[in-house]
Amino acid sequence: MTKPPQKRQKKRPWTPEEDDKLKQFKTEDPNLPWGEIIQRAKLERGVKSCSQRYNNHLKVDFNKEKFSPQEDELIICLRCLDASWASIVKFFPGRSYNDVKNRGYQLKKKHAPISDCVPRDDLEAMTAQFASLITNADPNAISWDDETSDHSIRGDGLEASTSGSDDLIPNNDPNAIRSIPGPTS
DNA sequence: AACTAGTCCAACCGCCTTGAG
DNA sequence: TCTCAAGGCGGTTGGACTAGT
Repeated sequence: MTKPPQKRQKKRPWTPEEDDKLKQFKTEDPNLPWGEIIQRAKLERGVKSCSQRYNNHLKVDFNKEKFSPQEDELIICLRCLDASWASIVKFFPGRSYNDVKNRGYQLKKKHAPISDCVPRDDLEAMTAQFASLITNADPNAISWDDETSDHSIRGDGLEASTSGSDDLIPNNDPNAIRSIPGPTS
């Protein structure tokens, strides 16, 4: 039994009043479940809609400036290394998950994948270099786990491994940075 | 001025994981 | 162990805006 495709709801932009209520109730009691917040604030929204709105727009004062070339390059490199969006976002503390993800999809359209033509070691070096060029991004704060393909940010700074771990070790060789190939038409 | 194509961003959906009971 | 609800994540879509013709 296959579910019939559900018709997509028409987009309904959030009003400043809804934002205010959401922010107010969430700030008053951060542990309150979204369902409870929706009831108390009398919001005609779903749980997901509310949580996404809060996390992508209201949580903090997000940086809405354009992405710099360095930021773009970092996103490209991380995506080529199969880093999850959740991990990539941690390199951009002032930006929302949605912003980084949207930027990533834009760049995907513009750039050909470089993972096929650039060795993984080089990609990791490039990633560390780009990360170090971006304010607040700590090149030492990324680790690579080949077994899980998960690339996560470490909160404890660099502990360069000497025992065969595949952790990224920052490469100070300026030649490690190469230009990213443009789109192949 | 009017139309079209492209871009950007917010909102939505489905799948998956997690944790409580 | 199982079930279910909540929330996280990745991907997609709709609509506003802008540049080009």
